[in-house]
Amino acid sequence: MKDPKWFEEMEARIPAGEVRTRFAPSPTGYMHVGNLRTALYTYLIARHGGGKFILRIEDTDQNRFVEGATEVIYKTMKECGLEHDEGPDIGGPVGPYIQTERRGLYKEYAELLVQRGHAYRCFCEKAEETEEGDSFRKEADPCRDLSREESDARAAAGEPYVIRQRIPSEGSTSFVDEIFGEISVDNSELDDQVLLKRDGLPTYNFANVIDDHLMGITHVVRGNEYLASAPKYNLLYEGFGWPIPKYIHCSPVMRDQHNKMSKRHGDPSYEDLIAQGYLTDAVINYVALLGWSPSGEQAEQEIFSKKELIDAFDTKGISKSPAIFDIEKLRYFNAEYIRRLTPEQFHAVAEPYIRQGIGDTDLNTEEIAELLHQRTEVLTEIPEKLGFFAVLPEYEKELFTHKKSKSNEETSREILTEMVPAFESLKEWTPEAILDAMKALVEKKECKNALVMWPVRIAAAGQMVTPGGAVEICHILGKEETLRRLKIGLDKLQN
RNA sequence: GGCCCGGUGGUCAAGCGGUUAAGACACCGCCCUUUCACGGCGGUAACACGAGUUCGAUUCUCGUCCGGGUCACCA
Repeated sequence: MKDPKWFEEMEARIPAGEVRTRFAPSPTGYMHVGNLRTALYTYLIARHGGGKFILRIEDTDQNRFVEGATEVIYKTMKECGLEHDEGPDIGGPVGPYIQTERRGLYKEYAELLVQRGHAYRCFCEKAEETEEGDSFRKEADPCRDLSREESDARAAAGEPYVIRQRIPSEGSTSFVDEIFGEISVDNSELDDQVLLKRDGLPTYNFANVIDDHLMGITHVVRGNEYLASAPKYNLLYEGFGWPIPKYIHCSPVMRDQHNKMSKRHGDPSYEDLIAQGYLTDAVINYVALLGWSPSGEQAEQEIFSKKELIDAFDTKGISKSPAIFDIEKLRYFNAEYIRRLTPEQFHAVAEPYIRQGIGDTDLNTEEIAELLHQRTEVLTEIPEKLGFFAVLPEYEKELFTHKKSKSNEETSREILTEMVPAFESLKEWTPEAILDAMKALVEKKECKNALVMWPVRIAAAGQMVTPGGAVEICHILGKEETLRRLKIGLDKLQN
């Protein structure tokens, strides 16, 4: 075991006087929506307090190692604008930031705790499931009361052991959570959890306490599945004589009333959502409001930039109850964010989808983007809206009948009969010219716009619903193609 | 099952003892209109239940019910 000086040096590295939070994911290869929210809240607390946001990788479970998973984390964090100030990839004053690289350290602290009597070595066989399914009983563990001498001797002889926390058998322990308040649990409910596993690696619970302290974490943000076991953490902090951080336990993000969001159930992860055509900023904004609500001036506000989120974020606004993930509402946020894009920005994000929709035609994607801009909620729905540009769909002449615009097959035939030569005589194929040509016919016929527009649009598009009206569609299609299609429509009507 | 936590419209969510119980999404209707969408206007819809405390409970207390979490050498 290290000498006291070593421990002092570890302490000396801890930055003081600033807010420090950490996001500590296990490298599983993808980012859950719940994880993303936790990361966001953690980040927001740090930035709101002008402090540091730290990334730590919790990979103490070798069985779950996933190749390349940490890269996914770096990429996602960066994409989401959750830049960390310290982490495995950029270093920092209290590294290393990957738990397996800190393995030697946990053992030292575990032994320190043994020395102080707050923990003990347990030489028992790994607890197999007993017939009752009984769990470990601290009263029943013979190792709990082993003498120091015997314990040291057996350890020195190379007998394998785990280190367990010694929980007082009497009394109760409490801790304060920032959103749930004080929570108290009888010590009899807490068992002597394993701190250091047989393989020398720490358990999650132990590594967390050690790392959070050694990294100077002031606000511990995590899922509330740890709420009931949190008192054990306090006992650990007290055992070491360390200051206790603020705890913020967040309720889970659910897929429905009964189940958490999970990959297993096929619920989308962050990267799935992006692949499904959602914008990162929209996802962030939605997730921020899923389980948190602003107060004061911004109580009614829904659209938040990252800067606004940082300013407004307050742990007091975090909800205690679980929140069900509602894709419909995300869709709304996404549509809202899309609408707020400049035409250039929208064209940039939409172009790949537009190209997918129009195939290898050389139609003007900017013009199509303009049509789509106010009508797109999710990027992936773009291609299907554009098929008619590439090829005229098969359609029935019944489409020409439309009650509201008072169109029917006969009026449509008349209109198209006049529109074809009118269009043919146009020298310039501009939206204005196209519109004027149709307006001229409206005046001549002394009818509503719709009576002319309807058949033209139907013939040009070959389908009932289209993004954009007759003018835009005809213009995008070009004169030649428009005329070809109008003639096809006319043919249908004349048979 | 023990322990911990939660329970306002379908969903998110204000509310902190006295309110006509906000707002948003979704849904419905109307208007605008060149279909759809956008935009505008309006509407349906909630305090889980039962006892207290109080002049007065969605707000406080207790119980019931319902839901979630946790009881691993997983995180």
